[in-house]
Amino acid sequence: MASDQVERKSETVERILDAAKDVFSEVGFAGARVDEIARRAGVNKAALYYHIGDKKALYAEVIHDIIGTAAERLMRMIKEAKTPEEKIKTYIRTLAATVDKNPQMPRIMMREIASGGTNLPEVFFHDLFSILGTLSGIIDKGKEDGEFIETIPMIVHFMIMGAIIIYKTIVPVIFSGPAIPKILKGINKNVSGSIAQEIETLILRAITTGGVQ
Amino acid sequence: MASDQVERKSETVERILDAAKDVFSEVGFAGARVDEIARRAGVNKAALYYHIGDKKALYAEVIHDIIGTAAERLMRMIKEAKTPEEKIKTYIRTLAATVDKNPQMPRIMMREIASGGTNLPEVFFHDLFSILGTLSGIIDKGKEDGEFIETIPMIVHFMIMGAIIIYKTIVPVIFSGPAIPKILKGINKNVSGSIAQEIETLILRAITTGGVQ
Amino acid sequence: MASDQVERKSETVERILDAAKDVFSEVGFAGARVDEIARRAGVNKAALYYHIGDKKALYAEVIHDIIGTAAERLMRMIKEAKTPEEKIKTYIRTLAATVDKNPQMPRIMMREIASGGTNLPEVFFHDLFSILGTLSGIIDKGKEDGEFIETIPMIVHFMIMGAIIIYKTIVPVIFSGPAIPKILKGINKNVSGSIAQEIETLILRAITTGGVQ
Amino acid sequence: MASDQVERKSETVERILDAAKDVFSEVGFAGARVDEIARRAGVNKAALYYHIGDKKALYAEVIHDIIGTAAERLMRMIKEAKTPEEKIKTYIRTLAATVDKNPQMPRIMMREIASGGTNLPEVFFHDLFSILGTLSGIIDKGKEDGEFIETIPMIVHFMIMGAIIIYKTIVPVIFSGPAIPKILKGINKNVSGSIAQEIETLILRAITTGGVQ
DNA sequence: AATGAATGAGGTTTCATTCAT
DNA sequence: AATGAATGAAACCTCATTCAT
Repeated sequence: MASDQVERKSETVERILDAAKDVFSEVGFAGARVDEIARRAGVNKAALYYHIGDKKALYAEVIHDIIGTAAERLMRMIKEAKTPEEKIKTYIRTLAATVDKNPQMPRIMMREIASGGTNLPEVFFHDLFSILGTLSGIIDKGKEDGEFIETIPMIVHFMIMGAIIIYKTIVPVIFSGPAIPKILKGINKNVSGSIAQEIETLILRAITTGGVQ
Repeated sequence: MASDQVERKSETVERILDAAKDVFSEVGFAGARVDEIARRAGVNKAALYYHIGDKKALYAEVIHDIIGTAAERLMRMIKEAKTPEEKIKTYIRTLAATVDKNPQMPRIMMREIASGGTNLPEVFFHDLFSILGTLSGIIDKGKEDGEFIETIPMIVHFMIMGAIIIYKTIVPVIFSGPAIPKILKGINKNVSGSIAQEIETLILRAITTGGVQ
Repeated sequence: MASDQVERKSETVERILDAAKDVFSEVGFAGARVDEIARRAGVNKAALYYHIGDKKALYAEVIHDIIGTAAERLMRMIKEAKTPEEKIKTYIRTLAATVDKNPQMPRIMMREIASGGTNLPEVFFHDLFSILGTLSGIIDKGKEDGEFIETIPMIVHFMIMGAIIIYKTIVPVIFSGPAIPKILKGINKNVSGSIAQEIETLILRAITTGGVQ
Repeated sequence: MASDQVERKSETVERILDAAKDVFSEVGFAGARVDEIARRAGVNKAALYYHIGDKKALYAEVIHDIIGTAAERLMRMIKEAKTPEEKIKTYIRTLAATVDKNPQMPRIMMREIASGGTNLPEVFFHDLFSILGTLSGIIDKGKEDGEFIETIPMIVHFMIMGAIIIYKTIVPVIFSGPAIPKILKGINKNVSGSIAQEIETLILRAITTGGVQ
């Protein structure tokens, strides 16, 4: 729809936020230099303060941009899927795709989690609980249908999120690291591709009934 | 025993390192203040420089302390286990226990990974590859025995590590956060306890052959 | 009448000057923010520069507005009074009335004097000397007539001005302050009223020769 | 007594406070530059923050130093005087002497009054009320004895304080100003000398009942 | 081995002013 | 005549590090 983006952000603000996303994801909040963000955005430092505010406000904006849209999108997509199995797959695929589209997201989130989420907005926790709730519902439904086993949804969620986020952040590190060993063969850098599929397989195997165990 | 520490660190150095571990894990390298570390260690800032050196040296020391012991121990434990399944279980249990014993470890590692691992010592990558290699070996062996399916060891590793690390760091945040929802019922704060067991179950279900899929 | 203003200032300029008077009197030149003045005037900052010029020019305009009219009016009124005693009374009453009509004046003047009068225009000194000269003349005349004692006119002037200015600025502070003590009974906030009369009485008693009053 | 100064300030702190007194009195709080204060004190800017704190804390310290001692001393001296007349004289003389000893005091106080006393510590108002109370008592006592007339102590206080403070700040301005007129003959720059005496004479004449003087 | 004090370099933020429209 | 946006210069403050004792 045309009214998708109600308030169009000015191009300058857009550039500032993009630069900020990059810098914050690279070095974290404390390590980020306002100078550097302004330089990359191609604006004067004062313009940054004029448009957005201080460093904290800028960070909040970045977090909001990255987390807000992602979680919302995730919820929407899950709702559209029909069967529990389909929902789980959608969940993993959407998360992976979101990360692919927002490459700064996993780093920022890892640091945020490490910091105890001090800077995470309420909305993040709200969304996290929504997702956990939804996931819980999916698994419960699957269990009723005799499809899924009894498990702790939070752990499942962290396995998925952890695998995606860590994979996404650690692979570039490994590839730029010292000696790249042979174990790393057959790795596709695109998470939403084969990796998401692999995670899907593993998670579904883990929670689906049938067979032994 | 206490006397198996070859090089006895002075009590002052010990206090400094402990404080540094705490502070670095809480706020990261860039966010850490030398003043604060000295204050928590109960020593004068100059003493800190006298004993250890500058901030970077202090951080290197902390990283070394935290990483060094962990990976080595992990390897040792895995070797002692007999069957592939036993090895996987040991792997998960030992990792969880290590995190429990070094609560600052996951936070520091998350941030390090997010930062591109610039400050991670060679040994970290060496250990990571060792673990991945070992894990790969375990899975290969299991596959030969018809016990495990074909999979990507790195993904399995990240699922395990991700679940443990994120769980360990995020649970305190959630519990101190705003509204604690009902989804979080039946959660035991001790990772090495029930959580490790749940992860064991899930991972083994995921990679073990038999049944459908 | 309104039409005796020779050069009609545009309403915008008027609003800017009014806002500037308020802000400068509240926080002084260095403490004033051009942003704040523009905001209070309800105009864009650039418009302020367009109409008046930079901060210094704005301040000069304010000073001119406040000082210019006051001293002139004071001189005019004194000349109309007949006897020395009458002149002194007129002097005090007019000064008090002027302050009442220009409540920002005493604050701005106090700060200017404290700053060494760097920003005070020539005309201020000219007027001050005129007033001191006139006062001196009044007292000399009164002395010749045997009515007044020999004294230092400047001190008399400062006693009058000091009492009025300090009273006018400090009373609002005291009344908005913490504990308002009983000493402040019977105080009328309007300087030109009872206070001016009390000062008249005291000053005339101080400089009048002989008997009672 | 030896215990007069319990806590001896370090020489560095002393130098910083002295420089701050000068700068703040010259250009006010908003106009003062921390750089300049540090430069004049001959210390590094960081040392200033190390020893005292931020600009506001520094200003508070200066105010405390200047106001705190003055009012206390004033009260002490008045108590020692015997007759009401003697007390009034002491009051004026002590105030003048204090200003002579703290040449930055009048400027700082003028600006503070002009600012509505926002930065003045509680103690200032407490002291002001004490003084007004004492003055009130003196005048009441004098009135009972038939010596003084009925009057408003606050006005008397402001006449005295105003004359001294304005005189002290304005005289240097005038002398450095453009044309020094003949009216300013016979002026002694030392307030505590002839000027205090002149004020004494005038004030006593103003409030004393009956005959000549 | 330990400390209070000092410092230079650099970080964040503010502010008067101007530009393009 | 008026405005939103942009900017350079400078202000305040912090921090890792070192020095003298």
